[in-house]
Amino acid sequence: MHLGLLGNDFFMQIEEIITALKQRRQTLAVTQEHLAELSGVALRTIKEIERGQGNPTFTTLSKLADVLGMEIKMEVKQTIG
Amino acid sequence: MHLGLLGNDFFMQIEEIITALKQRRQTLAVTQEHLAELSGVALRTIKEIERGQGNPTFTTLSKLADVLGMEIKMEVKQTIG
DNA sequence: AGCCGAGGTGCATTTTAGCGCACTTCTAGA
DNA sequence: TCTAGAAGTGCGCTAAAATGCACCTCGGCT
Repeated sequence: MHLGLLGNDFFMQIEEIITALKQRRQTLAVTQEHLAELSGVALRTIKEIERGQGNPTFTTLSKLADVLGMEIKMEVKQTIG
Repeated sequence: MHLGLLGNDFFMQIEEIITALKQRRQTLAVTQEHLAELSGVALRTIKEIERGQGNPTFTTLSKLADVLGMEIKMEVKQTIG
């Protein structure tokens, strides 16, 4: 994957999502292995995503979000300030 | 914790995102072709996503969101409206 | 009727996400 | 220190995402 042509937005967005995901998992005290069982997403895939080595599909993110009680949104950016 | 296999959540979420994407594109009066040029995402891919025939990766969604002035969020679901 | 722009779709190819397996590293506790 | 649980990683396969090309449909316009 060549991300060189992408701006910083992508990295910020994926990083924010990964961080939110990991934090939420740790808040719930769920291991990667348990999350894999609950979500149906392979342990290997979860490891890759949390390492930032992945480019997850929407379904994968959705499965994880579902189990963690999270939701994925796509909305017009608020340019406050 | 919210268990259960994939309920309607996934379909609702992907549909909401697709709808938001299409509406935003149309609000900005951008054609699929123009969006493809601006975002670097292939026209074919955009067509598939908007048709609901796809399972886009995060990078693809991010590229589109970027051009359309949108952002992708993943946050803890608010159970109390 | 014909034209044109926007979007939809079948087919084929390339790239890569998802995955399993096995191994290593790290960290916390006895 | 040892050890078990949790997380990281190399290798390799399969299914699917992303892509290009060509063609079709639909609706508005002259």
